[in-house]
Amino acid sequence: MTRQDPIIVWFRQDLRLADHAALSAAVESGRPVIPVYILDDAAPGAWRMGGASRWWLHDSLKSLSRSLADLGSRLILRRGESAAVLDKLGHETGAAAVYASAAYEPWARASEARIDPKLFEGATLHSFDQIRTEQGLPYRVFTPFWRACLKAEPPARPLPSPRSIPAPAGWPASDKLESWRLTPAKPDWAGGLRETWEPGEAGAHARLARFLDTGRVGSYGEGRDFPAHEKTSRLSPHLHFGEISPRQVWHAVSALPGAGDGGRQFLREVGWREFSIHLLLHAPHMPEAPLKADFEAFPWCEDAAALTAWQRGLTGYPLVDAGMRELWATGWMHNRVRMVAASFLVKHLLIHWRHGEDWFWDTLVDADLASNAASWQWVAGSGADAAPYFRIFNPTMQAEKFDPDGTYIRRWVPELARLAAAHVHVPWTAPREVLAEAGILLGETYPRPIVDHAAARARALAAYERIKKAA
DNA sequence: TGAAATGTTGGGGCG
DNA sequence: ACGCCCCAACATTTC
Repeated sequence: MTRQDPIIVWFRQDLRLADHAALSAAVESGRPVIPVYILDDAAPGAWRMGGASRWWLHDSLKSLSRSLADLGSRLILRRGESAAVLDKLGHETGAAAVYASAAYEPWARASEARIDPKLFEGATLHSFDQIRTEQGLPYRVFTPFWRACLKAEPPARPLPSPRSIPAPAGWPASDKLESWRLTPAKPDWAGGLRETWEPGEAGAHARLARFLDTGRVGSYGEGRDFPAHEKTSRLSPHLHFGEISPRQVWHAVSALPGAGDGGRQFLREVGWREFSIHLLLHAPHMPEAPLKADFEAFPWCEDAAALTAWQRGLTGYPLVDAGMRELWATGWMHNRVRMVAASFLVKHLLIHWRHGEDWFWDTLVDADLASNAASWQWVAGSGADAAPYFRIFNPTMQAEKFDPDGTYIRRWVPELARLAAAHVHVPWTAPREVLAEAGILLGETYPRPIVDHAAARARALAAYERIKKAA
Protein backbone atom coordinates (compact mmCIF):
# COMPACT_ATOMS: atom_id res chain seq x y z
CA MET A 1 0.00 0.00 0.00
CA THR A 2 1.47 3.29 -1.05
CA ARG A 3 0.54 6.88 -0.50
CA GLN A 4 -1.10 6.93 -3.91
CA ASP A 5 -3.31 3.88 -3.42
CA PRO A 6 -6.82 5.30 -3.85
CA ILE A 7 -9.75 5.19 -1.50
CA ILE A 8 -13.05 3.89 -2.83
CA VAL A 9 -16.03 5.93 -1.65
CA TRP A 10 -18.98 3.60 -1.89
CA PHE A 11 -22.20 5.56 -2.42
CA ARG A 12 -25.48 3.94 -1.41
CA GLN A 13 -28.35 5.95 0.07
CA ASP A 14 -26.18 9.03 0.47
CA LEU A 15 -26.24 10.50 -3.04
CA ARG A 16 -24.85 13.90 -2.06
CA LEU A 17 -21.53 15.70 -1.71
CA ALA A 18 -22.30 17.98 1.24
CA ASP A 19 -22.41 16.60 4.77
CA HIS A 20 -20.91 13.37 3.46
CA ALA A 21 -18.44 12.32 6.15
CA ALA A 22 -17.03 9.37 4.20
CA LEU A 23 -16.31 11.49 1.12
CA SER A 24 -14.84 14.32 3.18
CA ALA A 25 -12.58 11.92 5.09
CA ALA A 26 -11.40 10.34 1.86
CA VAL A 27 -10.58 13.73 0.37
CA GLU A 28 -8.77 14.81 3.53
CA SER A 29 -6.62 11.69 3.47
CA GLY A 30 -4.87 13.21 0.45
CA ARG A 31 -5.25 10.01 -1.54
CA PRO A 32 -7.00 9.75 -4.90
CA VAL A 33 -10.71 9.06 -4.54
CA ILE A 34 -12.79 6.65 -6.61
CA PRO A 35 -16.52 7.22 -6.13
CA VAL A 36 -18.62 4.19 -6.99
CA TYR A 37 -22.27 3.22 -7.00
CA ILE A 38 -23.25 -0.44 -7.22
CA LEU A 39 -26.65 -1.60 -8.46
CA ASP A 40 -27.07 -4.71 -6.36
CA ASP A 41 -30.32 -6.45 -7.25
CA ALA A 42 -29.16 -9.81 -6.03
CA ALA A 43 -28.29 -9.28 -2.37
CA PRO A 44 -29.79 -12.15 -0.41
CA GLY A 45 -32.80 -11.03 1.59
CA ALA A 46 -32.89 -7.67 -0.15
CA TRP A 47 -36.06 -6.01 -1.27
CA ARG A 48 -35.37 -5.34 -4.94
CA MET A 49 -35.79 -1.62 -5.53
CA GLY A 50 -39.28 -0.76 -6.80
CA GLY A 51 -40.22 0.90 -10.08
CA ALA A 52 -40.68 4.44 -8.80
CA SER A 53 -37.46 4.24 -6.80
CA ARG A 54 -35.54 3.04 -9.85
CA TRP A 55 -36.84 5.99 -11.83
CA TRP A 56 -35.66 8.31 -9.06
CA LEU A 57 -32.31 6.58 -8.74
CA HIS A 58 -31.57 7.10 -12.43
CA ASP A 59 -31.96 10.87 -12.21
CA SER A 60 -30.25 11.10 -8.86
CA LEU A 61 -27.19 9.23 -10.12
CA LYS A 62 -27.09 11.46 -13.17
CA SER A 63 -27.11 14.48 -10.89
CA LEU A 64 -24.44 13.07 -8.57
CA SER A 65 -22.32 12.17 -11.56
CA ARG A 66 -22.44 15.75 -12.87
CA SER A 67 -21.62 17.21 -9.47
CA LEU A 68 -18.61 14.91 -9.16
CA ALA A 69 -17.47 15.86 -12.65
CA ASP A 70 -17.61 19.54 -11.63
CA LEU A 71 -15.05 18.73 -8.93
CA GLY A 72 -12.75 16.88 -11.31
CA SER A 73 -13.99 13.45 -10.34
CA ARG A 74 -16.27 10.74 -11.74
CA LEU A 75 -18.93 8.32 -10.58
CA ILE A 76 -18.05 4.71 -11.44
CA LEU A 77 -21.13 2.55 -12.00
CA ARG A 78 -21.02 -1.20 -11.47
CA ARG A 79 -23.69 -3.86 -11.24
CA GLY A 80 -23.66 -7.03 -9.21
CA GLU A 81 -23.25 -8.38 -5.74
CA SER A 82 -21.72 -5.58 -3.67
CA ALA A 83 -18.94 -7.51 -1.95
CA ALA A 84 -17.82 -9.18 -5.17
CA VAL A 85 -17.90 -5.93 -7.13
CA LEU A 86 -15.91 -4.05 -4.50
CA ASP A 87 -13.44 -6.88 -4.26
CA LYS A 88 -12.88 -6.80 -8.00
CA LEU A 89 -12.69 -3.01 -8.10
CA GLY A 90 -10.20 -3.10 -5.26
CA HIS A 91 -7.92 -5.41 -7.26
CA GLU A 92 -8.29 -3.33 -10.43
CA THR A 93 -7.38 -0.08 -8.72
CA GLY A 94 -5.15 -1.20 -5.86
CA ALA A 95 -7.47 0.63 -3.48
CA ALA A 96 -6.31 1.02 0.09
CA ALA A 97 -9.74 1.12 1.66
CA VAL A 98 -13.48 1.46 1.14
CA TYR A 99 -15.27 4.35 2.86
CA ALA A 100 -19.05 4.43 3.15
CA SER A 101 -21.94 5.91 5.09
CA ALA A 102 -23.49 3.56 7.62
CA ALA A 103 -26.74 2.04 6.34
CA TYR A 104 -29.61 0.50 8.22
CA GLU A 105 -31.15 -2.16 5.97
CA PRO A 106 -30.44 -5.68 7.15
CA TRP A 107 -28.96 -6.77 3.79
CA ALA A 108 -26.78 -3.65 3.61
CA ARG A 109 -25.41 -4.45 7.05
CA ALA A 110 -24.87 -8.06 6.05
CA SER A 111 -22.80 -7.05 3.03
CA GLU A 112 -20.79 -4.68 5.21
CA ALA A 113 -19.75 -7.62 7.34
CA ARG A 114 -17.99 -9.14 4.31
CA ILE A 115 -16.54 -5.92 2.92
CA ASP A 116 -15.45 -4.29 6.15
CA PRO A 117 -15.61 -0.70 4.92
CA LYS A 118 -14.76 2.25 7.13
CA LEU A 119 -18.19 3.53 8.13
CA PHE A 120 -19.30 7.09 8.82
CA GLU A 121 -22.58 8.23 10.39
CA GLY A 122 -24.95 10.57 8.60
CA ALA A 123 -28.14 8.74 7.67
CA THR A 124 -29.68 9.67 11.02
CA LEU A 125 -29.54 12.62 13.40
CA HIS A 126 -27.70 10.63 16.03
CA SER A 127 -25.44 7.64 15.70
CA PHE A 128 -27.33 4.41 15.63
CA ASP A 129 -26.71 3.14 19.11
CA GLN A 130 -26.66 6.41 20.99
CA ILE A 131 -30.34 6.56 21.93
CA ARG A 132 -31.23 3.98 24.58
CA THR A 133 -33.54 3.75 27.58
CA GLU A 134 -32.23 3.95 31.14
CA GLN A 135 -31.85 0.19 31.06
CA GLY A 136 -29.84 0.38 27.86
CA LEU A 137 -32.70 -1.08 25.81
CA PRO A 138 -34.08 0.22 22.53
CA TYR A 139 -37.24 2.33 22.78
CA ARG A 140 -40.59 0.82 21.79
CA VAL A 141 -42.64 4.01 22.20
CA PHE A 142 -42.12 7.09 20.10
CA THR A 143 -42.60 9.91 22.61
CA PRO A 144 -39.92 8.89 25.11
CA PHE A 145 -37.66 8.02 22.17
CA TRP A 146 -38.00 11.50 20.73
CA ARG A 147 -37.64 13.10 24.13
CA ALA A 148 -34.33 11.26 24.52
CA CYS A 149 -33.24 12.46 21.06
CA LEU A 150 -34.00 16.06 21.99
CA LYS A 151 -32.10 15.70 25.24
CA ALA A 152 -29.05 14.14 23.60
CA GLU A 153 -26.19 16.13 22.11
CA PRO A 154 -27.62 18.19 19.24
CA PRO A 155 -26.96 16.61 15.82
CA ALA A 156 -23.51 17.36 14.43
CA ARG A 157 -23.05 20.45 12.25
CA PRO A 158 -23.29 19.50 8.58
CA LEU A 159 -19.99 19.28 6.70
CA PRO A 160 -19.42 21.43 3.63
CA SER A 161 -19.10 19.87 0.21
CA PRO A 162 -15.44 19.22 -0.80
CA ARG A 163 -14.04 21.91 -3.10
CA SER A 164 -12.21 19.42 -5.25
CA ILE A 165 -11.74 15.67 -5.28
CA PRO A 166 -8.33 14.17 -6.15
CA ALA A 167 -8.58 11.86 -9.15
CA PRO A 168 -6.68 8.57 -9.57
CA ALA A 169 -3.99 8.27 -12.25
CA GLY A 170 -6.38 6.18 -14.34
CA TRP A 171 -10.11 5.57 -14.07
CA PRO A 172 -11.57 2.08 -13.83
CA ALA A 173 -14.28 1.13 -16.31
CA SER A 174 -17.86 2.15 -15.61
CA ASP A 175 -21.23 0.93 -16.82
CA LYS A 176 -23.30 3.38 -18.82
CA LEU A 177 -26.19 4.54 -16.66
CA GLU A 178 -28.65 4.09 -19.55
CA SER A 179 -27.69 0.42 -19.82
CA TRP A 180 -29.23 -0.19 -16.40
CA ARG A 181 -32.65 0.67 -17.82
CA LEU A 182 -33.88 2.17 -14.59
CA THR A 183 -36.49 4.35 -16.28
CA PRO A 184 -39.66 2.93 -17.81
CA ALA A 185 -39.92 2.75 -21.58
CA LYS A 186 -42.95 0.73 -22.60
CA PRO A 187 -45.18 2.15 -21.35
CA ASP A 188 -43.62 5.33 -20.03
CA TRP A 189 -45.58 5.84 -16.81
CA ALA A 190 -43.15 8.37 -15.39
CA GLY A 191 -44.63 11.56 -16.88
CA GLY A 192 -46.27 12.61 -13.62
CA LEU A 193 -43.07 11.88 -11.73
CA ARG A 194 -41.01 14.07 -14.03
CA GLU A 195 -43.50 16.91 -13.60
CA THR A 196 -43.47 16.62 -9.82
CA TRP A 197 -39.88 15.96 -8.82
CA GLU A 198 -36.32 17.03 -9.30
CA PRO A 199 -34.17 14.19 -7.98
CA GLY A 200 -30.65 15.04 -6.86
CA GLU A 201 -28.87 17.15 -4.30
CA ALA A 202 -29.80 20.47 -5.91
CA GLY A 203 -33.46 19.48 -6.10
CA ALA A 204 -33.40 18.46 -2.44
CA HIS A 205 -32.06 21.81 -1.34
CA ALA A 206 -34.52 23.63 -3.58
CA ARG A 207 -37.36 21.74 -1.84
CA LEU A 208 -36.02 22.61 1.57
CA ALA A 209 -35.55 26.26 0.63
CA ARG A 210 -39.09 26.45 -0.72
CA PHE A 211 -40.44 24.94 2.49
CA LEU A 212 -38.52 27.43 4.61
CA ASP A 213 -38.98 30.53 2.45
CA THR A 214 -42.71 30.29 1.95
CA GLY A 215 -43.28 30.23 5.69
CA ARG A 216 -44.86 26.81 5.48
CA VAL A 217 -42.83 25.72 8.50
CA GLY A 218 -44.53 28.21 10.80
CA SER A 219 -48.01 26.96 9.96
CA TYR A 220 -46.96 23.33 9.54
CA GLY A 221 -48.92 22.22 12.59
CA GLU A 222 -52.26 23.39 11.21
CA GLY A 223 -51.55 23.02 7.51
CA ARG A 224 -49.98 19.59 7.26
CA ASP A 225 -53.25 17.67 7.51
CA PHE A 226 -54.89 19.22 4.45
CA PRO A 227 -53.82 17.36 1.33
CA ALA A 228 -55.21 19.93 -1.11
CA HIS A 229 -52.64 22.48 -0.03
CA GLU A 230 -48.92 21.98 -0.40
CA LYS A 231 -48.07 22.53 3.24
CA THR A 232 -45.64 19.67 3.84
CA SER A 233 -41.97 19.69 2.86
CA ARG A 234 -42.05 16.75 0.38
CA LEU A 235 -38.48 16.00 1.40
CA SER A 236 -39.11 12.28 1.98
CA PRO A 237 -37.64 10.93 -1.29
CA HIS A 238 -34.65 13.24 -1.01
CA LEU A 239 -34.04 12.03 2.54
CA HIS A 240 -34.44 8.41 1.51
CA PHE A 241 -31.79 8.67 -1.19
CA GLY A 242 -29.61 10.77 1.07
CA GLU A 243 -29.56 13.74 -1.29
CA ILE A 244 -29.95 15.79 1.84
CA SER A 245 -29.09 14.64 5.35
CA PRO A 246 -31.42 14.84 8.34
CA ARG A 247 -28.72 16.88 10.07
CA GLN A 248 -28.86 19.48 7.30
CA VAL A 249 -32.63 19.65 7.63
CA TRP A 250 -32.43 19.86 11.40
CA HIS A 251 -29.99 22.75 11.39
CA ALA A 252 -31.78 24.65 8.63
CA VAL A 253 -35.09 24.49 10.52
CA SER A 254 -33.52 25.23 13.89
CA ALA A 255 -31.74 28.29 12.52
CA LEU A 256 -34.96 29.72 11.12
CA PRO A 257 -36.24 32.61 13.21
CA GLY A 258 -39.88 32.10 14.02
CA ALA A 259 -40.06 28.44 13.07
CA GLY A 260 -41.51 27.96 16.56
CA ASP A 261 -44.17 25.36 17.09
CA GLY A 262 -44.44 24.45 13.42
CA GLY A 263 -40.70 23.84 13.31
CA ARG A 264 -40.88 21.59 16.35
CA GLN A 265 -43.73 19.61 14.86
CA PHE A 266 -41.95 19.28 11.55
CA LEU A 267 -38.78 18.00 13.21
CA ARG A 268 -40.96 15.58 15.17
CA GLU A 269 -41.93 14.04 11.82
CA VAL A 270 -38.25 13.71 10.99
CA GLY A 271 -38.18 12.00 14.39
CA TRP A 272 -40.62 9.34 13.15
CA ARG A 273 -38.12 8.54 10.41
CA GLU A 274 -35.43 8.14 13.08
CA PHE A 275 -37.75 5.98 15.18
CA SER A 276 -38.50 3.69 12.24
CA ILE A 277 -34.79 3.18 11.62
CA HIS A 278 -34.26 2.58 15.34
CA LEU A 279 -36.96 -0.11 15.25
CA LEU A 280 -35.56 -1.78 12.14
CA LEU A 281 -32.07 -1.95 13.60
CA HIS A 282 -33.37 -3.78 16.63
CA ALA A 283 -36.00 -5.84 14.79
CA PRO A 284 -34.60 -6.69 11.34
CA HIS A 285 -37.65 -8.88 10.64
CA MET A 286 -39.99 -5.86 10.87
CA PRO A 287 -40.63 -5.69 7.08
CA GLU A 288 -41.84 -9.29 7.01
CA ALA A 289 -43.33 -10.11 10.41
CA PRO A 290 -45.53 -8.30 12.94
CA LEU A 291 -43.71 -6.81 15.91
CA LYS A 292 -46.58 -7.98 18.10
CA ALA A 293 -46.51 -11.74 17.74
CA ASP A 294 -50.23 -12.25 18.42
CA PHE A 295 -50.91 -10.67 15.03
CA GLU A 296 -49.42 -13.77 13.40
CA ALA A 297 -52.83 -15.35 13.97
CA PHE A 298 -54.87 -12.48 12.50
CA PRO A 299 -57.53 -13.77 10.08
CA TRP A 300 -56.57 -11.80 6.97
CA CYS A 301 -58.63 -12.17 3.77
CA GLU A 302 -57.16 -13.00 0.39
CA ASP A 303 -59.22 -10.86 -1.97
CA ALA A 304 -57.44 -10.22 -5.25
CA ALA A 305 -60.29 -8.18 -6.73
CA ALA A 306 -60.48 -5.86 -3.72
CA LEU A 307 -56.70 -5.46 -3.69
CA THR A 308 -56.75 -4.44 -7.36
CA ALA A 309 -59.58 -1.97 -6.75
CA TRP A 310 -57.56 -0.41 -3.94
CA GLN A 311 -54.39 -0.23 -6.02
CA ARG A 312 -56.17 1.44 -8.92
CA GLY A 313 -58.17 3.90 -6.83
CA LEU A 314 -61.53 2.29 -7.52
CA THR A 315 -62.88 1.57 -4.04
CA GLY A 316 -65.80 3.98 -4.32
CA TYR A 317 -64.53 5.99 -1.36
CA PRO A 318 -63.36 9.26 -2.95
CA LEU A 319 -60.59 10.16 -0.50
CA VAL A 320 -59.04 6.69 -0.67
CA ASP A 321 -59.27 6.69 -4.46
CA ALA A 322 -57.80 10.19 -4.74
CA GLY A 323 -54.82 9.16 -2.63
CA MET A 324 -54.16 5.96 -4.53
CA ARG A 325 -54.28 7.83 -7.81
CA GLU A 326 -52.01 10.59 -6.55
CA LEU A 327 -49.59 7.81 -5.64
CA TRP A 328 -49.77 6.21 -9.07
CA ALA A 329 -49.44 9.51 -10.90
CA THR A 330 -46.70 11.16 -8.86
CA GLY A 331 -45.00 8.45 -6.79
CA TRP A 332 -46.06 10.15 -3.60
CA MET A 333 -49.13 10.50 -1.37
CA HIS A 334 -49.93 13.04 1.30
CA ASN A 335 -49.36 11.61 4.79
CA ARG A 336 -52.90 12.12 6.07
CA VAL A 337 -54.25 10.30 3.02
CA ARG A 338 -51.67 7.51 3.41
CA MET A 339 -53.10 6.78 6.85
CA VAL A 340 -56.67 6.70 5.56
CA ALA A 341 -55.86 4.62 2.47
CA ALA A 342 -53.71 2.20 4.45
CA SER A 343 -56.30 1.84 7.16
CA PHE A 344 -58.91 1.12 4.50
CA LEU A 345 -56.88 -1.75 3.04
CA VAL A 346 -56.11 -3.32 6.38
CA LYS A 347 -59.36 -2.71 8.27
CA HIS A 348 -62.14 -2.28 5.73
CA LEU A 349 -60.83 -4.93 3.32
CA LEU A 350 -59.01 -7.07 5.92
CA ILE A 351 -56.14 -7.47 3.46
CA HIS A 352 -52.73 -8.19 4.99
CA TRP A 353 -50.59 -5.08 5.48
CA ARG A 354 -47.77 -6.82 3.60
CA HIS A 355 -49.75 -6.42 0.35
CA GLY A 356 -49.98 -2.69 1.03
CA GLU A 357 -46.32 -2.58 1.94
CA ASP A 358 -45.43 -4.28 -1.37
CA TRP A 359 -47.53 -1.88 -3.41
CA PHE A 360 -46.10 1.19 -1.69
CA TRP A 361 -42.60 -0.26 -2.10
CA ASP A 362 -43.11 -0.43 -5.84
CA THR A 363 -44.93 2.87 -6.38
CA LEU A 364 -43.52 5.36 -3.87
CA VAL A 365 -40.50 7.45 -4.79
CA ASP A 366 -39.79 7.68 -1.05
CA ALA A 367 -40.11 3.91 -0.48
CA ASP A 368 -37.89 3.20 2.49
CA LEU A 369 -37.59 -0.17 4.17
CA ALA A 370 -37.72 1.21 7.70
CA SER A 371 -40.40 3.88 7.27
CA ASN A 372 -42.60 1.75 5.03
CA ALA A 373 -42.58 -1.27 7.31
CA ALA A 374 -42.93 0.70 10.53
CA SER A 375 -45.80 2.77 9.12
CA TRP A 376 -47.76 -0.21 7.81
CA GLN A 377 -47.40 -1.97 11.11
CA TRP A 378 -48.41 1.21 12.88
CA VAL A 379 -51.63 1.35 10.85
CA ALA A 380 -52.31 -2.37 11.20
CA GLY A 381 -51.90 -2.19 14.95
CA SER A 382 -49.16 -4.82 15.02
CA GLY A 383 -46.25 -2.39 15.34
CA ALA A 384 -44.43 -0.56 18.09
CA ASP A 385 -46.44 2.27 19.61
CA ALA A 386 -49.10 1.45 17.03
CA ALA A 387 -52.58 2.77 16.69
CA PRO A 388 -54.89 0.35 18.52
CA TYR A 389 -56.56 -1.97 16.05
CA PHE A 390 -60.02 -0.72 16.99
CA ARG A 391 -59.12 2.82 15.95
CA ILE A 392 -60.74 2.67 12.54
CA PHE A 393 -60.76 5.66 10.24
CA ASN A 394 -64.10 6.55 8.70
CA PRO A 395 -62.98 7.51 5.18
CA THR A 396 -65.96 9.79 4.70
CA MET A 397 -65.48 11.68 7.94
CA GLN A 398 -61.77 12.04 7.25
CA ALA A 399 -62.56 13.49 3.83
CA GLU A 400 -65.11 15.94 5.21
CA LYS A 401 -62.69 17.03 7.88
CA PHE A 402 -59.48 17.36 5.88
CA ASP A 403 -60.73 18.11 2.38
CA PRO A 404 -63.90 19.99 3.26
CA ASP A 405 -64.55 21.55 -0.14
CA GLY A 406 -63.35 18.48 -2.09
CA THR A 407 -60.49 20.22 -3.89
CA TYR A 408 -58.10 17.31 -3.42
CA ILE A 409 -60.69 14.77 -4.50
CA ARG A 410 -61.59 16.69 -7.65
CA ARG A 411 -57.91 16.98 -8.56
CA TRP A 412 -57.27 13.23 -8.52
CA VAL A 413 -60.72 11.79 -9.24
CA PRO A 414 -61.78 13.91 -12.20
CA GLU A 415 -64.96 11.92 -12.81
CA LEU A 416 -66.29 13.46 -9.58
CA ALA A 417 -65.10 16.97 -10.43
CA ARG A 418 -68.53 18.35 -11.18
CA LEU A 419 -70.08 17.29 -7.88
CA ALA A 420 -70.69 20.02 -5.29
CA ALA A 421 -69.02 19.81 -1.89
CA ALA A 422 -72.20 18.41 -0.34
CA HIS A 423 -72.00 15.27 -2.52
CA VAL A 424 -68.35 14.87 -3.51
CA HIS A 425 -67.47 12.79 -0.44
CA VAL A 426 -70.56 10.58 -0.67
CA PRO A 427 -71.52 10.20 -4.33
CA TRP A 428 -73.56 7.07 -3.56
CA THR A 429 -76.03 9.16 -1.54
CA ALA A 430 -76.44 11.88 -4.18
CA PRO A 431 -79.87 12.16 -5.82
CA ARG A 432 -80.16 10.71 -9.29
CA GLU A 433 -80.61 14.15 -10.92
CA VAL A 434 -77.51 15.51 -9.21
CA LEU A 435 -75.43 12.60 -10.49
CA ALA A 436 -76.84 12.95 -13.98
CA GLU A 437 -76.13 16.67 -13.95
CA ALA A 438 -72.51 15.90 -12.96
CA GLY A 439 -72.19 13.29 -15.70
CA ILE A 440 -71.81 10.40 -13.28
CA LEU A 441 -73.28 6.95 -13.71
CA LEU A 442 -72.64 5.07 -10.46
CA GLY A 443 -71.18 1.66 -11.09
CA GLU A 444 -70.15 2.78 -14.58
CA THR A 445 -68.14 6.00 -14.54
CA TYR A 446 -67.37 5.74 -10.82
CA PRO A 447 -67.78 2.67 -8.58
CA ARG A 448 -70.21 2.26 -5.74
CA PRO A 449 -68.40 1.64 -2.41
CA ILE A 450 -66.88 -1.85 -2.60
CA VAL A 451 -67.70 -2.35 1.09
CA ASP A 452 -70.24 -0.73 3.38
CA HIS A 453 -68.46 1.27 6.04
CA ALA A 454 -70.54 0.19 9.04
CA ALA A 455 -70.47 -3.48 8.06
CA ALA A 456 -66.73 -3.39 7.34
CA ARG A 457 -66.07 -1.74 10.66
CA ALA A 458 -68.03 -4.39 12.51
CA ARG A 459 -66.24 -7.15 10.59
CA ALA A 460 -62.82 -5.70 11.43
CA LEU A 461 -63.65 -5.44 15.12
CA ALA A 462 -64.86 -9.04 15.11
CA ALA A 463 -61.62 -10.19 13.45
CA TYR A 464 -59.62 -8.34 16.09
CA GLU A 465 -61.64 -10.01 18.85
CA ARG A 466 -60.48 -13.39 17.59
CA ILE A 467 -56.77 -12.72 18.10
CA LYS A 468 -57.43 -10.88 21.33
CA LYS A 469 -59.08 -14.00 22.76
CA ALA A 470 -56.33 -16.21 21.40
CA ALA A 471 -53.62 -14.10 23.01
C1' DT B 1 -51.93 11.16 14.34
C1' DG B 2 -60.62 8.01 15.84
C1' DA B 3 -65.29 7.02 15.71
C1' DA B 4 -69.48 5.41 17.64
C1' DA B 5 -72.20 4.63 21.54
C1' DT B 6 -73.66 6.14 25.70
C1' DG B 7 -74.20 9.47 29.45
C1' DT B 8 -75.00 14.22 31.25
C1' DT B 9 -76.54 18.83 31.25
C1' DG B 10 -79.16 22.78 30.46
C1' DG B 11 -82.22 25.83 27.78
C1' DG B 12 -86.62 26.36 25.80
C1' DG B 13 -91.31 24.94 24.34
C1' DC B 14 -95.42 23.56 26.15
C1' DG B 15 -99.35 21.80 28.83
C1' DA C 1 -94.90 29.14 38.14
C1' DC C 2 -93.97 24.46 37.57
C1' DG C 3 -92.78 20.01 35.80
C1' DC C 4 -92.05 17.49 31.82
C1' DC C 5 -90.13 16.44 27.49
C1' DC C 6 -87.10 17.25 23.69
C1' DC C 7 -82.79 17.69 21.98
C1' DA C 8 -78.53 20.02 21.00
C1' DA C 9 -74.08 20.30 22.96
C1' DC C 10 -70.70 18.53 25.34
C1' DA C 11 -68.28 14.72 28.12
C1' DT C 12 -67.20 9.94 28.91
C1' DT C 13 -66.62 5.08 27.71
C1' DT C 14 -66.28 1.67 24.62
C1' DC C 15 -64.90 -0.50 20.49
